[in-house]
Amino acid sequence: MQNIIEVLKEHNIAPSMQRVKILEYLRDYKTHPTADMIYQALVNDIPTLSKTTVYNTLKTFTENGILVALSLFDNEVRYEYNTDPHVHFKCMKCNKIYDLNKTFDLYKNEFIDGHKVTEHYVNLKGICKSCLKEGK
Amino acid sequence: MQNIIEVLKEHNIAPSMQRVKILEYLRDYKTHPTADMIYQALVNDIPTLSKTTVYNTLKTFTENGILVALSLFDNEVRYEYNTDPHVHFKCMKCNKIYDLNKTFDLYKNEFIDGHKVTEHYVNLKGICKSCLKEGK
DNA sequence: TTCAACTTTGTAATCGTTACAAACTTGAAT
DNA sequence: ATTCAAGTTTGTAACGATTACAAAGTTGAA
Ligand SMILES: [Mn+2]
Ligand SMILES: [Mn+2]
Ligand SMILES: [Zn+2]
Ligand SMILES: [Zn+2]
Repeated sequence: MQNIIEVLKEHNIAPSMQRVKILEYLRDYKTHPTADMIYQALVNDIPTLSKTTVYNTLKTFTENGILVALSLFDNEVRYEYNTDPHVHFKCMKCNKIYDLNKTFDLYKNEFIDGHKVTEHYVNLKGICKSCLKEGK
Repeated sequence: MQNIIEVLKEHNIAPSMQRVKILEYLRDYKTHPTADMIYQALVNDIPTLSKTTVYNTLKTFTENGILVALSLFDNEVRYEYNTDPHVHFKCMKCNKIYDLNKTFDLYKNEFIDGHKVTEHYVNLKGICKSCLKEGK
């Protein structure tokens, strides 16, 4: 488990309380939250927290490569700590996004029909394990 | 080339002028346009056209399975006529979305890690053929 | 202790989209 | 042909997510 303050210092980002809490949240809850989910999760802890701060902070972290912003499904931006490419699965019932242990190097840096491919995403949708159980 | 009016009648949708023009556009220009792109393309032809009509019409067509709404990249909704699953490629320079002649039946209706998969998307990004040529 | 640089905050603006109600169009019944 | 109800289009307002902006607060080096 990485030391959040060290991570920030390595990127020359001042480890303010808000920044540390936001990055800790992303590190500890690997749930691909939206900006609003992060705000809701932290505002009890930091009652003065502003949603603008969450957006500013996520932007800073993303620009510095600490986080990745993903637009995989349904026109929403999700953030995650880990940057290794992997397959995503979104449950249509509970809206959670899961990482799947599937890798793919499918098409990476290839030319297809003359187009140069530099990024590739495999996105799956369905009903997740725990919703299947509940639904009986 | 299908008769647009027939298509609408088969789905019990009154073939109003606006609806016919919008569907004709999607049939003839397979460019995965956004609602706004469709509006911009048609407003010269139909000066009274309202953006609300474009949205209403796209919703009707999508609900009736005539069109598919795709949220593949960058938080934008794109519409297309053809519904056979296929791979998409978005050019980061010109923002066009291309269909690729790659099929995949990867994971379809399988269970992965206990999750039931019902939809799957393969989305690629890069620089398209014609932008590569220009960039030369 | 001071002060400039940086960070956070609240408010307003923006963009894509939806809600809503008024105006218009259509076609079947008279 | 006229009427009228149902369906369609339109313009405006509302909405939610995000960004712009400027004021207020914080920090750390001189
Ligand atoms: Mn992930
Ligand atoms: Mn397509
Ligand atoms: Zn679920
Ligand atoms: Zn291009």
